[in-house]
Amino acid sequence: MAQASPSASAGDTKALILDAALRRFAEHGYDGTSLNDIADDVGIRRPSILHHFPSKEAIYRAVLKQLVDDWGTLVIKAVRDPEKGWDQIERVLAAAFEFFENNTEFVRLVRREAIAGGPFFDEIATTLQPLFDQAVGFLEREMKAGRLRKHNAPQLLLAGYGAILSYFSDAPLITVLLGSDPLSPEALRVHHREVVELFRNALDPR
Amino acid sequence: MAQASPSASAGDTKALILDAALRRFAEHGYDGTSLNDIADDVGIRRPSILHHFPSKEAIYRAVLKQLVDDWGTLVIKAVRDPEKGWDQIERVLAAAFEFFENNTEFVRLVRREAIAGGPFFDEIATTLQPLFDQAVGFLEREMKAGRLRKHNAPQLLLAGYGAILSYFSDAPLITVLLGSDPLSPEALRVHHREVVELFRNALDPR
DNA sequence: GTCTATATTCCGATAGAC
DNA sequence: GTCTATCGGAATATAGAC
Repeated sequence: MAQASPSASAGDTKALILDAALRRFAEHGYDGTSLNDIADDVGIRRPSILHHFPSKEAIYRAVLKQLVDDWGTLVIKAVRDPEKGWDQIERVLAAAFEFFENNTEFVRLVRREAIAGGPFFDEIATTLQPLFDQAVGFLEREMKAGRLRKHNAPQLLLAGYGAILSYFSDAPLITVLLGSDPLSPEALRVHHREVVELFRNALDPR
Repeated sequence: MAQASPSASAGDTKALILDAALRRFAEHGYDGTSLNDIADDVGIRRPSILHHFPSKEAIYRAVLKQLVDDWGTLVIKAVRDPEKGWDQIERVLAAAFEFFENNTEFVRLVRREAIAGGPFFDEIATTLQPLFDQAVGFLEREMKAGRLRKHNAPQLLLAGYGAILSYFSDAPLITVLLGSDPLSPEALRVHHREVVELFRNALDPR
């Protein structure tokens, strides 16, 4: 029986290391995470970590690869059998929200990379670049066909990227600003609805 | 004659340290920056840094305080003699864009704090919180008066926060996605116009 | 596969000469 | 005010026993 969650709960030490490393790297960044931190979470000693991975950098790379692969899989599923116009956008938004909700570490890690170029910035950037181009292409096609109102497609996409990702990546700050948990199911529902409405106002010609 | 820029170009070593530290902390984070890095940029040795500041943490705190003070000053100026409805929003947006354009390090530093809680997360959060409440109050008042279309004000504000800040904080990634410099005057003009239009579609009842 | 012990390097911070 | 020299500690990584 396969495990749906990216984490493992028993047996495979390698998976336990990746799971602990993901949480640590997302929370404290690459420089702010030591092999001792990861080893403590797993419940083993530092050198035992390096029996499974050749270096700290290799662990980080493996964590990143797993996340980007998961994201790529989701995107492929989301753009299969595409709808036209606004319906497709709502579909992709819903898929993205669900993914981010279940992978908040992904968002924070990618954001850390985006800000400054972590150790493997180029890898992430070149992976995301074709997905971005594909989305821009879709938007421009639908605008030209009159199924979406005309806008600067790349800029609109970047605005959406920022609005959605920030809500997850900056959850600690937003918790203070709102005075309540922004990641509760109720709060996420409200945020989702508001973002959809914001872009529907700009894009939906109906 | 006073110096308008936050940086110094000669003489005052303390200011040179702050200037170098700001750039290093914004680019590589607190953990990713060593006193040697800063000292190298200034052109002195590591212990000389600690003649001007008692510790690395004190330098970070000083950098942060200067940025938050600058931001507070801008906000105070921007909300003086407020306009009504959409005009005021456009005014504040223009002021914010100009500030971020001239203080890209501010954006990246605040974002690092927002993601995980840097060393002084609480300070930043409690400083920004009343500004957030003030903005929410304005939006809700204007919506009630019919000068703005009704929305979930906090959520809309968070969406705007994310859309605008991400463009600056994630400039390294966006450079790859767009294939051109997102911080060029021309690109900033386009981005500014698109963000204004996005929110005008949602808010302006005219 | 996990451990103890250790090599090496870098860190922040201090002491004291000039 | 800046320097060299050094302390104490933590980091990654390796060697080798079990």
